[in-house]
Amino acid sequence: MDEAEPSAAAPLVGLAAAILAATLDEPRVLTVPVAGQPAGRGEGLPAGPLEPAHPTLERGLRAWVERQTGQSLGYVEQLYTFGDRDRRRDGRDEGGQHALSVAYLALVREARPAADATWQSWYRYFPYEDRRAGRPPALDAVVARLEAWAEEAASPAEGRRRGDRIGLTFGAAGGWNEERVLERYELLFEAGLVPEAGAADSLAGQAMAFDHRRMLATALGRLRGKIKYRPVVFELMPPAFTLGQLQRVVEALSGVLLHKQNFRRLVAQQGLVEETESVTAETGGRPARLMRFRREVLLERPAPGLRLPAGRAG
Amino acid sequence: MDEAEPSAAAPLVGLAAAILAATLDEPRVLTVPVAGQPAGRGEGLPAGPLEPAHPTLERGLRAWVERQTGQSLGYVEQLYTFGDRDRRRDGRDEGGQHALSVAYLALVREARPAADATWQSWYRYFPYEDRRAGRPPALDAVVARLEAWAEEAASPAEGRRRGDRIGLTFGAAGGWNEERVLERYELLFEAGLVPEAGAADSLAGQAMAFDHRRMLATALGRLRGKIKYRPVVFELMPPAFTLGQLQRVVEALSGVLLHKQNFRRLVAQQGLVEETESVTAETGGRPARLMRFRREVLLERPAPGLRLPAGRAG
DNA sequence: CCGAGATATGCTCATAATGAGCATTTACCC
DNA sequence: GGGTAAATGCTCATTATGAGCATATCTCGG
Repeated sequence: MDEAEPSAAAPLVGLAAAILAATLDEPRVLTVPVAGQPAGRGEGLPAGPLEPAHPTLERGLRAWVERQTGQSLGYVEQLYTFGDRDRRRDGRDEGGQHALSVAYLALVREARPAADATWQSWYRYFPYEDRRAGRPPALDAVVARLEAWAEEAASPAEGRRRGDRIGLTFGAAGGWNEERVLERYELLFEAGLVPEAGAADSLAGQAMAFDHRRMLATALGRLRGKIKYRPVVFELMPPAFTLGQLQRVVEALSGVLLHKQNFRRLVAQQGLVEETESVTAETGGRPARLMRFRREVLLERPAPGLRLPAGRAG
Repeated sequence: MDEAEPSAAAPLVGLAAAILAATLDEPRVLTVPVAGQPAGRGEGLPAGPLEPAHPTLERGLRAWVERQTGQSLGYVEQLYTFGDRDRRRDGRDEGGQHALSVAYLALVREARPAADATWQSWYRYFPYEDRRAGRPPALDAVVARLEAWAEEAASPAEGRRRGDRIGLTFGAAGGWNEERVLERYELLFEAGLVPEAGAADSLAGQAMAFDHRRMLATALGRLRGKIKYRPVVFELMPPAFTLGQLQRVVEALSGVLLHKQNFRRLVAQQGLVEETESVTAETGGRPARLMRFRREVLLERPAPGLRLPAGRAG
């Protein structure tokens, strides 16, 4: 995987994938066990080194993912390249070779776990990101710890800066912005509140191997932003679905609830979907019409997406 | 620079920067001469290999830029990591080592060229991206060539796909989306209409060394998108400026004209700026009040930016 | 000093987009 | 048949947008 042994002064380049899906109204990420990690950090993302045989970065990534999880990828998008020394905190700055990791976001429909790979809810790693049931109770403890960290800053100015960042990312100021997943994680990291940064407990969610949780945070933030201006949600949906299902997936991804009638009005007037002839025998209630994604929308609108409102509702 | 000689199977990692500024109402990019390139491709972005002495990717980038151009960078953001085989067309796929390039976007206020570095207008490289004076005449020839390329597709289906992409990116369908700079460049590249892809002429703008024009396209697209939801324009502005200057800079970046009164209403109601006491003796016309960026807006709004309208006006 | 030309600013107005609800329909379960 | 659960259809008040009209102030050429 990444963090392999040095062989020369040339950098090592790893590839890693945050593979996301949404099944049963719960957002999922595909994880694999990682050996040789500290306790509580044995979960990771599918990953492996870039090899000379790989024709491109993305092809190399697909190869690693299929080998490790049996999952073949559809939609793939590069996220970010993480440098090692940004990532490590163990002070290994003596000028050795670098180890980079190019992280990708992948969206898949079916969850077909293979080998030791397992699908986990996102919110296992970021419990405070799920606000579908209102403000998560875990949040209070987290924010309290963050505020203590702000208090103990070296200077008052630094303390104020920390306080501002807490307010900005965790919502005291201007409400909750669901896209700031990475900023929230980084704040927790800097405050030493996650095991990846040396914390003893996992107050703020399950830890991961290496810097994989940072990559996952990057992926979630990117996806949450992108559904607003690109019809990427449909990469996660089956070919036919009801508007209710679509809404629940969007809510699962964004972590906030939406006003039902307005949601369907939005989807309809954006021309994102079209009716099929069939309906479903849902769980309870009136049967819903099955819809399908209208590909033509890509040619009609400059930025077709589901611009979610800032607010929330039932 | 990148594309250096192979030394092992380990990948080579390069760093490159698209350093952008806006002076005299014209958007600029800092370029350096690149030796050993084909004719017409002697211009490039500041770049250099990642070295073991570099503490982080970004610090390495800053070091290279200062060494090559004397410019110190303020705002820096990672753009994308380009893999070599995605980049090259010379068929060197025999399984050698990889050469990657991590590209960055940097925004600076003052243009202080040093050594051989020079500031050039963006639109030297992408003439068809500047619509401030209306639809650029160069565009017709470009689109005509693209359409010819679509015609000569192997299959009708592929031809239709190409036609759709042309319409989508160059505006036949759904109007002009100023953010799709990269998609437009890639289309031209695929169609073989740029020197980087083997074209003899530079019908679609000045070429650059390596894949630097692709990086620049990525940078422009990112910036054009980002000004809409983050107050990054102010990284390009002096401490005090008039609303007219701000508007002209935004227009220069986005390449489209905006309705003046609505622009100032937007800026005002978003709370992005505050008045200073002073006014300017402009070129002609009534003196304008000098404004400054209101940093506090970062704490107040979730996504403070200048969401430009789709349309344009005088 | 006057009028033209060039901006900067203030305001108005029609239309579209949003945020919240109310009211009906149509299944399924007792 | 009555109750519960969704899915749908519509309405309404509030904002946000896109376009203009009207004024205010400078500079410049006569």
